[in-house]
Amino acid sequence: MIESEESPAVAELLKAFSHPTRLMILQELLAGPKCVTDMEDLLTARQANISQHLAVLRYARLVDYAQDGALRCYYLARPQLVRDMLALVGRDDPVVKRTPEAIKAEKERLNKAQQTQATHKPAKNRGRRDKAKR
Amino acid sequence: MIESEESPAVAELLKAFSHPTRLMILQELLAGPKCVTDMEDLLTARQANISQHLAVLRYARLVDYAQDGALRCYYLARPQLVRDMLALVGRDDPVVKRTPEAIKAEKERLNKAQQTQATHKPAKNRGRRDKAKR
DNA sequence: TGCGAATCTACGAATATTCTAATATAACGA
DNA sequence: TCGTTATATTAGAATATTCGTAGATTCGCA
Repeated sequence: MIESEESPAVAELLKAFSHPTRLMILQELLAGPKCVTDMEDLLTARQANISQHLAVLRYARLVDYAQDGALRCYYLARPQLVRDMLALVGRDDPVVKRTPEAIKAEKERLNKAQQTQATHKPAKNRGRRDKAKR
Repeated sequence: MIESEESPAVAELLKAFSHPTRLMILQELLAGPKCVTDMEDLLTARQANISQHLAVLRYARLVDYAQDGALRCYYLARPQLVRDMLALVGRDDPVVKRTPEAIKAEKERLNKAQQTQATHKPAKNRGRRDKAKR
């Protein structure tokens, strides 16, 4: 359950993932630590650009680096998160299609459950739609 | 394993998730189908804006709708994907910190494993760094 | 100390995203 | 048909992202 106050932070994290080059970087790092030059060979992009993307990933706390002389060896700061994310988006989920009838039925069902439980606002109809029914 | 040709498509999908309002919409839809007006009540955003975000989600095949008279009941087209994504980003993963020594050790290990397996390019060092050592 | 390699940052142009206001469209009921 | 409700689309301004070029930084070494 994501609270509305934290939803911007979550969106930020997802944004860090949302770029082809950054995705490739994360995938490379899944295989083991790499320095920027390694990535340059692997990733049709200029060094400066890779550095910029790494800065984004660092800010999102997805990667970090260990300095080794002149080299910076980047590694995944949250490897399990990255692994699961790549698996999730690589997955091929079935797309469901629902009929208006099925939807209506589900709404009824939800309404009923909500009323018996009396959680939160029963909210039969409010706002604009109240006026509509006058 | 995400191939580089599909990484733009994957990035697109992630971008669809990467907005606070869209995240909230998806979360609401997890509880059941809703029409735009329902969301308007729930989501401090104007109707036009919600419609725009729904268009993005529709294009990403994350949602679809069933028409019910003048209403459009939106629902999740890939509920499991959305459920798993929200769980994943809501999760609190430990952030690992690694020393230069540990990194160096891992690189050695990976190199060794790679050589015995003789997968792909052994790639001791190439490109710019070859010249460097001359 | 000075050089070259590895990497980062600053800046600006091109492009994309987001939001609002206004308008368009579609369905329903009187 | 007309008015009203629900929703979508358009247009434009504000903002953010992306990428290249150029110039800084930092490190190890001769």
